[in-house]
Formats: sequence, structure tokens, C-alpha cells
Amino acid sequence: MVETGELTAGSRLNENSLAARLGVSRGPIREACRGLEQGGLVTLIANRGFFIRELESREAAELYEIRGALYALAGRILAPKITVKQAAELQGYIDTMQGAVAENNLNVFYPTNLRFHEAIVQFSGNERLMSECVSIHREMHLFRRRTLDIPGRMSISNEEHRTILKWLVEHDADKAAAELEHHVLTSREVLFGPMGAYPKEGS
Amino acid sequence: MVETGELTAGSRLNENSLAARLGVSRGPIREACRGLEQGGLVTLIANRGFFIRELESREAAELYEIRGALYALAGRILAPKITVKQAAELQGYIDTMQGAVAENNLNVFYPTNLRFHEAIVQFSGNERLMSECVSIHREMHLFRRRTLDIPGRMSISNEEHRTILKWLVEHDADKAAAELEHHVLTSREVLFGPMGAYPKEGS
DNA sequence: ACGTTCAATTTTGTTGACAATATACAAAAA
DNA sequence: TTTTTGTATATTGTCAACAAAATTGAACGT
Repeated sequence: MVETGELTAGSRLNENSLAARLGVSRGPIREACRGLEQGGLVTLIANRGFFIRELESREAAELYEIRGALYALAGRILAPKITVKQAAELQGYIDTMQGAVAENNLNVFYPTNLRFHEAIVQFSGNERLMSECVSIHREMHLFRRRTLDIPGRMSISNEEHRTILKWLVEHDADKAAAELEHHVLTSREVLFGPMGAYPKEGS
Repeated sequence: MVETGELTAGSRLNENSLAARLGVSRGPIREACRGLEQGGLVTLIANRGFFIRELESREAAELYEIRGALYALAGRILAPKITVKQAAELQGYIDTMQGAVAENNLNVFYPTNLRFHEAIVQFSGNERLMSECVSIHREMHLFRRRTLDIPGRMSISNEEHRTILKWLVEHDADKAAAELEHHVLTSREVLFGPMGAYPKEGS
């Protein structure tokens, strides 16, 4: 519901409504919310209930840094062992995105871009890394302002994808990792400024 | 309870016992367990209950890699902005550990080592990174075999600490990050073999 | 001695009820 | 008109009870 935008950040979760809506009682609802709480999607305020979490600029900036490090790790692991088939799949995504750039179609670019990065993490074989990345991606949905809709970003972004794939197929782990980290952190800097500097709320 | 060893990996959590023991009913117990489940400390098997999670070799190996990347990130962020006071604190930990090495005292070395790494993450200022690291450390408790008790490891480990601090005070982010990653991954390799290779259960 | 079957017991999953707390709203006072 | 106060309502936090599933253990047969 958070991903579909049905539940907007900051809104309260009414346990009774949700229970009625899903046809169960409040117990399972609360259990599920406790899970989401640990996953960072909701926060619990005592005697007031569960609220869809609001991701402040500071926290979003922190998540970007972490995501960059994790993607870099994925690239570092994958580079020495990437197969031609895997490389071909990644190339396919790049081609799709190139088409999206041509017609300025963000609705194609965005999910393909996600899939591209997800594939790298998946190919790394580190399953925990994979679940960590999707968890972070979920949490990112709670941050309103997105990147990539800045003019020209799509094109630059896909150039970087090409570079990433190049280093991967050349089995250069360090270069691939560095480029992946750079790739993610570029978006971060466009939004928040240099690494290690965390914006106060409102910037 | 997991950290104190009171609850051992693989054991089942009896909701009734826990409820009676903590003086509450089963509802809050189940909610707490749903939180721990998302945190990776327990797993739920349908109609059989919550079990303290067993961390297989494969998953431990994966966690080492992730932890390495996160510590490296912390070092990368901290290097450009480390203060003399922070450096002095880190040096203090290194000195303490040196004493522990001299008398072969793992009970001093281990917590100080933990504090050393925690401090670097804390000084980075990325709060989410901090909570992620303690979460991973918690989960590591579920893996039986530890490192560092291998003869000579403590001494080598503290040498690496010195190198890490050196690069930090010289504000060399790349070198500090690389050394931190190497530092964590060394332990990983001693236990599991090269990066990207994930052991089957039993190895 | 070993495995199987079946009833008794335990334990989980879910529910509805109740007390404590917070929210909303109207009336009274400044 | 604005602020405050008091009351009614709604919501959370917790509990005890019940149904469904799994576990246990004894009786039984091979």
C-alpha cells in the first residue's frame, strides 16, 4: 500500500479500519505493523498508534550512502565471475533504457534502471545483500523528492551504466565498485550535497 | 537473552513461558517476536512457533561481506573530517588492545575491538549506518564459530587497526576504506574462503 | 525390540472484550 | 473573538478464551 501510494507518508494507520478491510482482527494487524516498524516503514508512537514513516532529508541522504556502498559491494563480488549471459542481460537493460532516454520516457527508464541494479546485486549471489537492497529501496519510497527527473540526468545515468558494465566484463572489481558507488552517490549529491554532510530538515 | 547466551540458536520460543516469565500476555510477546523476526534474530515457522535463528555458514559469510562494505563506508566518510580528539580516542582503544595482545586476553580485546569499529561508524555521523552495524553485529551472535581466537590473529588485527587510524588521520578516504574492508574480509576469508564464494552448510 | 496408530495434551493463531489513553467537540469564561 | 475546560467519543494496549494444528506418549501389532 505504501508502494502504490495508497498510504501516504505521515498518515496514521487505523487498526480497526485495516482489520475490517483485510478481514482479520487487530492482533495480526499489530503483528504485521511491528514487522514493518523494524523494517523502517512505520513508526509507533505510544498510545497514538502506527504512522507511515516520514523520511527526512537527513535519513534519505544516509540511505543513499549506504545503498551506494552495497551496490559497490555487489559489483566488487560480481566482477570476477560475471558470465557472458549475465552481461548480455545487463546490456539488454541498458538498450531498453537508451530507448527510454530517446523518447524521454521516465516510466520505462525508472523500472528498468531499478532492474539493472537489482540484477547486479542478484548476480553477486549474496542473498542477504539482495534483501537488504530491496528493503532500502522500499524505504526510499517514503522520501518524496526523487532524482533522475532532472533534465539530462537519464542520459548521464545510462552512460554510467555502460561504464559499470564495461568494468564488470573486464573483471576489474575495483573499477566496477568505484563506478557503482559514484553512480549512486551522484544522485545523492544532486539532492543533498557532498558525502558526510547531512542536511537539516527542510533543505 | 540471545546475547547473554541464555537463549541458544535453534531453540524454540515458548510463548506461554515467555509471557509468564515477563509478566505479560502472549499478545505483546508475539508483537516483539515479529519485530525480532524482521531483525533477523528469530524465524517463524507456521503453526510451530518462533525459533532462535541459526546462522548458517553461507549467511555468516554474506554478513561479513556486508559488514566490510559498511565499515569501509564509515571510514570513507570519516577520513576527510576526523578530529584530533576522535583520533585520540581511537588511539586509546588501540593501546588498550595492545595490552590485551601482550597478555593474550581475549576478554579485553574483543569488546575493545568492537568499540573501536563502532566508534568509527559513530564518528562518521551516519546514524542509520550505525544502527545497521549494531543490527548486523547482533545477528552475528547467532553464528557459533568466531574468529580472532586463531593464534596470532589478535596481533595482526591490531596492526591493521594502526594502519586504519593512520589513513584516517591523513584524511585519505580511499586508503582508509580499503584497509577497513580488507580488515573485516580477512576474518571472513580465514573462516570461509575467498569473497563471492559462499560455503554450503557444514563447511 | 522396533515402528505405527490413535487419543490426550500442549501450543499456536485468532478473536472479541475491557481498561487506559488520546482525540474531538461543545459549553463556559476571559 | 479567543482561550479554556469538561465531556463524549474513538483508539490503543492488553488480556483471557477459543479453535486449529502440532507434539507427546501410551497402547498395539509386527
